[in-house]
Amino acid sequence: MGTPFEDMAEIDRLVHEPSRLAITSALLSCESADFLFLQRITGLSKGNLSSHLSKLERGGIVTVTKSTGGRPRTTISLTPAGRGTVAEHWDRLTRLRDAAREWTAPEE
Amino acid sequence: MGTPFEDMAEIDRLVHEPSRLAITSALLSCESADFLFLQRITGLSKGNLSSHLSKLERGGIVTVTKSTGGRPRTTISLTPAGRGTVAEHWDRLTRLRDAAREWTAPEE
DNA sequence: TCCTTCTGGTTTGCAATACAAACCTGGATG
DNA sequence: CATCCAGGTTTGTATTGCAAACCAGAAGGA
Repeated sequence: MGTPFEDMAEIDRLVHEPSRLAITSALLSCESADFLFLQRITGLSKGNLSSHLSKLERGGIVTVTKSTGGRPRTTISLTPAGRGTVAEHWDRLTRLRDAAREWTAPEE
Repeated sequence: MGTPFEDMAEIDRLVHEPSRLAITSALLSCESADFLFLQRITGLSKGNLSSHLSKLERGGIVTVTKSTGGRPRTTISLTPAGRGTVAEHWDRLTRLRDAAREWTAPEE
């Protein structure tokens, strides 16, 4: 029905945005990670990482838990739904790429 | 030497942005296309399409030529460099996905 | 001829980002 | 006990992405 290009244009920016794609893909490989570890492997600044995490949390993709007591420490992990969303996003990109390659203009 | 996640975070937004990914991928399948045809297959609004095209033109990804004389008509195509950039972008996404899958945390 | 409508786009206005830099806050350390 | 620093959060600002208003020229009718 729609072209693959229409589907591309509707890609969800929450996960697609480069910094967040990095964060969520890292978490997919890691089960869970703390703030500084995530910062190191993504190369993001603290502020930037913090705001992206808030956005992902509001979107239900990750959970952020702060350990109280002792040295403060923040642990981040994907929610089950988030894990699905991220995996599906990558699959979708692959499918769209293939669909675009095979697509040819409809004759009028 | 960096992690795949650092590389993801540095993805070029000019081509990566969903609407522009749709436009440029469509052009990759089409050689060249006129404005209205692009609008139909991407589902974008006129204004939106127009501004994305300007941005792609400034970035050297596409050329936009307006036929003067007769019915006004705008034809868009990828520059040679743009064609390379778009194809490379998709390859890069695929490579990053694979690299992320195989990545494991370095032990300290 | 003049008006009006349609095709084919561009410009404008505004809300939402993305990033960086300034700012907090509670433990560790001399 | 003062000061340092790890570990984040908030603030400020320039850039976006989008939609709606706008514009220009060709086609068609009275």
